[in-house]
Amino acid sequence: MTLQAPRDPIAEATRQWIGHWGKTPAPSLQAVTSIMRVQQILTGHLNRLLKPFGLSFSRYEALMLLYLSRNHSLPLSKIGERLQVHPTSITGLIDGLERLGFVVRGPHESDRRTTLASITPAGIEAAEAAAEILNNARFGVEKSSDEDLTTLTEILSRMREQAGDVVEHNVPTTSS
Amino acid sequence: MTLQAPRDPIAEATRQWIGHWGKTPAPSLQAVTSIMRVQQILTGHLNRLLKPFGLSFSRYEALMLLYLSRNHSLPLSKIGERLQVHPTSITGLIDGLERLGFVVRGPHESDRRTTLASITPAGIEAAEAAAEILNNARFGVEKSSDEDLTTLTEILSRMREQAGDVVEHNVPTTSS
DNA sequence: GAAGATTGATGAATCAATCTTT
DNA sequence: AAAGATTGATTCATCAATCTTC
Repeated sequence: MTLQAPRDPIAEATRQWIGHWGKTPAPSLQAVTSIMRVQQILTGHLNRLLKPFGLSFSRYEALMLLYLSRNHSLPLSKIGERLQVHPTSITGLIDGLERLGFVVRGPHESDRRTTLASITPAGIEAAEAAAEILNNARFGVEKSSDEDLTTLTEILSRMREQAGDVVEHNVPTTSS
Repeated sequence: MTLQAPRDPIAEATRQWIGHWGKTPAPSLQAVTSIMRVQQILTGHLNRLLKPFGLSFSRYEALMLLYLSRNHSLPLSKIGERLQVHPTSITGLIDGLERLGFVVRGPHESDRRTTLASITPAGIEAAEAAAEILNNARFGVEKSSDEDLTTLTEILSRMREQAGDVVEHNVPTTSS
């Protein structure tokens, strides 16, 4: 039985790597390619769910940040800090949200360098509707057990920490 | 003690979500945002490692596929299938590798629709050097334990499977 | 008609360089 | 000089539409 019609790309890559270099980095290779692939699948899924609103997952994250913020508005720099993306990306993200009428730009009271992004009534509506959709879909991982999800988060937190990302411990979960 | 200078974006998002909607989807929210963030960190890290060669991780994957293939050449469609990306992306990827002199396009023997990508001597050199770099860096996750990496791969495999991705079981690892 | 590849569009991420304000 | 934001360039992903070949 050498024939196996549909191939698992990750298994195949591992097999070939081992065939050439021995088994040296196989666990890391598999883990990394798995992360890349799952992220790709998840992003596609979430973007499909959000498409009716004109949102992507990135836009959703930015919009949600504004929705949950004290005055329904934040400096762009703050958004970049929280989303951990470059200032350039924030400019583009807010441009898109502004085009949709979900956000407006405004001046900061005291510091004329900073611009404030504020969520509009239409933005609030979209944020709530989109949140409900994603909530009901359990963010695209509804078929995974809570145990798997928790374990996953723990391992990935350790990775983030080791990469220099700021990580809090004892983060609230459903079970605590 | 309400002050905590550096914030963990994922913990913060979880906290705010719970504050507004109760604890409903917290495990999935955390898992998904963690995957997104780690993928982002990893991609940045790997791209930095590969930059001296003119490669990105995507280009590296395509180049590696050619390097490991029987005749050092593959139809573009085959590459897309193995990398699980759209034909358009393959066109762009091969364009970039061709510009670097690592790959050349050629005709297929029997089917004039398909174009063949073949790795060049320079491409082979780059592939081997890049593979050694990534190998030594354990693909950017050198600080994670093999146990964490294996568990991670298992959970992500289940996710891929549930998402309809082809998944083989009993994939070779260091310990089997 | 379907398969293989390309082109043109959009979205999102990065970097380097620039501009204003502090 | 440093902080905040923007513009322009590049890379990678997607989709829709097109073109050639099967």
